[in-house]
This record gives sequence, C-alpha cells and structure tokens, in this order.
Amino acid sequence: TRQLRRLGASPDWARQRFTMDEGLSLAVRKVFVDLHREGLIYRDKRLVNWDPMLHTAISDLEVDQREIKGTMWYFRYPVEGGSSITIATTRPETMLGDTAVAVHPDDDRYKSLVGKFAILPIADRRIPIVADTYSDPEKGTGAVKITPGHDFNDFEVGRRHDLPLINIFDENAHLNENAPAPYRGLDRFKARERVVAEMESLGLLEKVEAIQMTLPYGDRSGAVIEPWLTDQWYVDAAKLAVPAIQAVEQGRTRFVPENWANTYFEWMRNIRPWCISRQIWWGHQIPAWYGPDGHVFVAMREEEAQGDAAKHYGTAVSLTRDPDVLDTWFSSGLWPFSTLGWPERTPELKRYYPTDVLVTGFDIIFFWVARMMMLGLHFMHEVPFRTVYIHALVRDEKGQKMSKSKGNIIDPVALIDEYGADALRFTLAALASPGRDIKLSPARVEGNRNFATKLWNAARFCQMNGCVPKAGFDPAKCEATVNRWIVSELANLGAEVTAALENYRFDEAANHLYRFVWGSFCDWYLEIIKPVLLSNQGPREETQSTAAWVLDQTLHLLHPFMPFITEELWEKLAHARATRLISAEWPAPGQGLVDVHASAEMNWLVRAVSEIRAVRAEMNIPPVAQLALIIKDANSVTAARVETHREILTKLARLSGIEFNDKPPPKGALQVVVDEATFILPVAGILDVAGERDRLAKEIARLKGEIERFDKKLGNESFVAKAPPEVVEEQREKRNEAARAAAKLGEALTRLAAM
RNA sequence: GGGCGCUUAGCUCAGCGGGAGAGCACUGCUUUCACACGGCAGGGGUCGUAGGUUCAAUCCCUACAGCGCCCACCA
Repeated sequence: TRQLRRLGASPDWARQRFTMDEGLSLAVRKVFVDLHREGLIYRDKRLVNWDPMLHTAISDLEVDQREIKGTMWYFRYPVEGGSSITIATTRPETMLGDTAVAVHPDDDRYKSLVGKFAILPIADRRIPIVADTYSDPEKGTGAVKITPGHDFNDFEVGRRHDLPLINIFDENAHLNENAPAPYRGLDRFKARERVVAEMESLGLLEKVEAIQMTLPYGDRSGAVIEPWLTDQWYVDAAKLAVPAIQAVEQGRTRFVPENWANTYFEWMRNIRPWCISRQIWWGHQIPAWYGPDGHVFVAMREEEAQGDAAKHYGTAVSLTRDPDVLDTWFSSGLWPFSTLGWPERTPELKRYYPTDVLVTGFDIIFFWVARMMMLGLHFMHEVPFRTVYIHALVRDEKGQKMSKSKGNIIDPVALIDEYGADALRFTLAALASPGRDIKLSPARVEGNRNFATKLWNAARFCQMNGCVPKAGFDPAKCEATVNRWIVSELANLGAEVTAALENYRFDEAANHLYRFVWGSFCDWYLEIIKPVLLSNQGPREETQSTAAWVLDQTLHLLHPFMPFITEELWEKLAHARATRLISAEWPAPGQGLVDVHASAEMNWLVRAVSEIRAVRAEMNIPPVAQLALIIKDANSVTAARVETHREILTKLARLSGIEFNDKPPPKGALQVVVDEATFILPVAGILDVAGERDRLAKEIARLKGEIERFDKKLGNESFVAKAPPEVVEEQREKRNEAARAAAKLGEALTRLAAM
C-alpha cells in the first residue's frame, strides 16, 4: 500500500478490503456451501502434494519443479522360482512401500514373469509382477516398482490392479510403523542411504547412475514435496472450467496481449481437481462439521450444522468442526463480487460487475485469473472482467527475475526517493512493450527524471513570459504559422496518445509524449517564439495563449504517466481552475486543427536551420561568427517563407543578414542545398577550402550512390510494372530530388575549384 | 516431452514488406537571459545463420544455432 501510494496510484482507497473481512468471510462460506450442495466440492482420500515441513497439503500450482543432479539406483528383486527382475529408481526408500512390479504387457523380456511374485528385499514381502501399459520398455529396465502410497502414477496403477496401498511415512516424511523395525523414525533421506547400503550388502544393488532429474519443491517452504495419502477437500475444477474456457473462446473476456489466452486455455483444458484444504492456522476455516461417526455436515453456521445433525441422528450430538482452512486463492477467486457485497444484491454489485479491466502478471493467470473466471461465471453468470491486461514482469538489469532469496530486488521506493515517482512511472510505461519483460535500470529512470525536469523548466519559461490559459481561446483561430503548426502537432499527439492508450500500448503513448515535449515543443516551438514573447511586436498575445493552451493539453495527456508534476504545473499555470487535473475531462483536440500547410512550412524552416547549423559545425565556423546568407535560385514559396521567418531564421542559424541573389556567389563560401534553393554562406577569411571541397565531394558521392540505387530500381521493368504506382512515383520523386541536389552541389564544387 | 517468446548501434530496447530508429553511453563545440538533469553537431549497425516467397525482405515462410520463460507423473 505504501508503495502504491508513493507511486501515485489512484484507487478508491475508501473501499480497501481484506479477504478476512466479515463480509468476505460470509461470501466464502456461502460459496463453499453452495458448491458442496451442487457436488462441486467434495472430500476425498487420495495422494496430495504434502509439505513435510509446513505439514500441509498444497495445490499443484504451489509445487515448484526444479532440475537437480540426482542418482538412479538399479535394484534386483528376487523372483519366486529362482530368477530375478531389476528395477530402476531414484527413490530407494520408497521400496519399503512397494506392492508390485509392473512390466509392459508386450515386453517379451518379461512376459514369462508376469503373474509370478517377487520377494521384496528388506521388507520381505511377496509382491506380484503385473502387466500394465504404464510401464515403458524404453525407460530404466522396462520393469518399474509400484509404490501406490507414494507416487501419483503408481497410485493409478495400484487402483487398476487392486494393489494394497502401504503408507510408510508420517507427516514429517519420517518412516512410520509400516516400515521394518530398524527403519522406523528415520528421515526419508537417511532411510534412503540405509536402503542403498543394505541392498548393496545383500548383493542386490546392480548399478548406480548419475542423472539429471526434476524434483518437486514447496514454493513457500522449499522442502521436497512428498506425495502423501490424506483426506482433503477438492473442487471439481474441470466442471467449472468449461464455461470459463468458453468465455475466452467467445471473446467475452479478452487477453491483452492475446497470446496469453493460449496459456490460459492450455491450463484450463487440462485442469485437475483443486485441493483447497490447508492444514495451517491462518485462513478461512472450512464450514464443515463432523458427527461422532465421522458423518460430515456442511453449513453456513454451526447452528445449522447442529440442526442437520439432529435430523440425521434423530438426536442432538456434539459436532467437531473441521480444523482445516481454505487455500487463500479460494477466497481471492471471489474478489470481483465478494468485495461488492455479494451475496447481497447491492447497488455496487449491479454497477461494477462485470468489471472492465484486470491488470496482472502472467504468473497469476492460473492462481487467480482462472479462479476468478470459474467462480465469477458460476455465481454471477457473467465474466468478472472484459479484458485481462497481462503486464510485463520487471526484472533486474541482468534480466534476472527479482526475488528475495536472490537479493536482487529493486525497491521502487528507493528509486522514487532518488528520481521521483513520475520518472519511475514514465520509465515503466515506456518500457512496457507487449510480450516482453522489463529490465529496469536506474540509468533509464534517470533519463526520464531529466525529462520531468525539462518539462518543469519549459513550464517555468511559459509562466515567466505571461503564457496563461485564456478563457474562450480557440486554437483553430490562430493566425501565426508557428502557432498553427504547434496546434497541429498537439492535435496529432492527442490522437496518437489516445489511440495508444486504447490499445494498451503505454510504451507508444509515452514515446510520443517524450518526443513531442522535448523535440517539437521545447527544441523548436519555444525557441522560435522567444523573440515574439520577448518583444512587444508580432502576435504576442496569440502566442502566449497558444503556448499556454498547448502546455495545458500536454500536461493533461501526460498526466496518467506523470501525475505529480503535471498536477502541480497545471495548478501553477492558472489560478482558479474548475477542477483538479486528475478529474478533468480527457482532451480530444479535433483533427480539424491540423494544418498541413503550416506543417510543411515549419518543416522547411527546421530543415533550413539544421542544414546551416550542420555545415557550420562541420566546417568549424566559430559559434559566435554571424554569417551572411545569400539564397540563390529560390522560388516564390521559399521567398515568402524566408520573409515570414526572416527574424527567427537569422537568430537560430546565427546569421548577420539574408539576401536573395541568383548571381554567382562570392569566392570562399559554404554552400548547402535546401529544396530548390542553394544557401550560400560567405566565409572568405576563415574558409578551409580543402575541407569544404572534401565535404562537397563526399556529399555528392553519397547522393550519386542514392541516385544509382533509384535508377537501378526504376530501370527494373518488373518493379515499374508490379509495384503500386504511388510507390513508383515516390521513388521517382526522391530520385529527382537527389539528382537536383547533386547537380547544385556539383556547381558549387566547380565554383570552389575555380578559385 | 509440449508450448510461448527473444536474437536490430557499446548497453537497454522500439520498429517492420518499399532508402535502418530511440534512450543511455561515446566524440567535438557550447557555461547566449527556461533548463549543463541543458543546447548544437556528430561517429557507430552486412537488423543471429542458411535457404525460400516477392518487382522489393530487418520485416513473411522454412530449417538451423544461441538465449529465456511457462507447463508436464519420464521409474
């Protein structure tokens, strides 16, 4: 909770709930009772995953299969009548509970032995040799020991052949009284050593092999899990899964990204009975009571159970409540409706069920999502949520999953302390491309902290220059090109960000915002309007209002990512807002605000400035030197643009003046091509002639290479014939553009050489 | 064993049928009145390998190699 608050999560904190709340407990009991009555919850004696350390059963999902280096032992069991049969095992101690040896019915090696009896060494027990297809001739020796009490497969085999079931472990996985006397009380691993040693001394240990194998561990205790025979409560998950599968198949609930639906289907279609009872003290106690003879009464309250028992026995009896509690995921699975007051038909339930979006990690799909789907559909007859957004998992810089035991946890609060919650949020959003985990590095967060600082300074600049949101301001009515342009850019940004959010592409939304704020708004717009703001000339008022409006909209679009700084700036930017930013209506600047002419004009200006800056930097012209600009071969559009932006072009490109002149340029000048015009910058005194010649030659060579590629493509008949006409046309235009630039630079080079 | 995903600039990752992008790092210049957590300019990639489809492949298909994850009862 503290982390969530620091991150700026904005839930309805007043509705915080805890699964052990009275209301939720009632829902849990009702669900249990109802499912029991419907036969979907039942009690059964079978093998469970037993945690010998925590002394409780756990579900399949809480078992962690780990790859380890293990050992395979080959034991020879004597067979009555003189021969013997060899089995392989990784768990020698369980042989004390063997009640058969199984071979494949078609395995010729062992056909003659089927029906005979082996003598189980140490335990000295007569056990049958049975034929069962479970036995795989390819594995081990083709003969497999059967321990129905301590192996899930063997349990099934035992059932098929009506084999006795011997439990040799107690709750600590120590050997019990069913083991031969010397073994009683031994830990399973100690017993293993002893069995191996004894078999060896009996001359019955045939071979020992080192192998790779997997072992089940309890995900909480880390203890090796033991299949153990106990009474437990089960949910018939297979039945509940049917509608839950259909709901996703039919798209009533959608996974984002959608390939997680496969994971969900895979598990749901192979789901096994869900063991829900736990022998721990913390949790919802199971509402079941036992009579003196063990008869079970399931009821909402003890009085009801007493009543049922009295009816059953014909007299009042004393009942004992089942001490077990429920798997926490059982109560969590009710969350979407139990928190809304169910089983009461509350207004909240009506209003909020089904919910819109569940946001969670993929590792929770089985534990929680699947259970909510099953229980929600069963009790509410409607999916619990329309969309399941599976977010990326945050890993450390090396891509390792963060875990307490590895000690590589990145504490979000520490990052927030250093860089701010906004920077962290923005970083996580920007890195959250679908289907990929996030490797979180502080450098990345730092970069976005800088972004927040940039935004802050930009806002400060606006404020210092009287950019205040103006009531009744209509961005469509802007007249200055630069204002029309930034309004266009903002309108595009709004559409892009909204679309990205609707598609759950938080990364795209964040990147659009970053580029707009830093690139379009700060680097260009603010720089361009500085002269206007700092003087009393020009469209000062319009510019102030426009800047304020754009900043306002930007803060809003950025708010989900950076709630703190945007809220702060929003309130600072204007007094007496009608609402706080977080509850203001999401902006939807219309596409009618987009002015393609303004965009084209500003693109030209940006290109012109950039070209001049680049050549200056490359030719080492001192930044303080102001150069004259002579524009040659300009058409009327360019001429008009120059007039409009003369002042800003002069400033940004550090020019002393601009003139149009189509005559040959003076000696010693830098030359660049912008569209149809050649920009000439006389630098007679400081020109590095050889350097400029090289630069021009290199640029011409590059263009020639391009032209060659285009010509090759355009000369290809099948390209011209089969490619879409607009593509062909586009290539042709680009080719001509390159050719034009090359020609002009060629002239420039000639002039230079003539000096 | 089954399934999913990844392989693009030094690092972390976008992109995706028509001339390779971002952030960080790096190089040069720049302390000009929003911001040095800044500005300007720049270097750097045969887009894992080999085939195929196509006028055109980093992008689609197939195989292979390497890496990661999930599921599974391999004695």
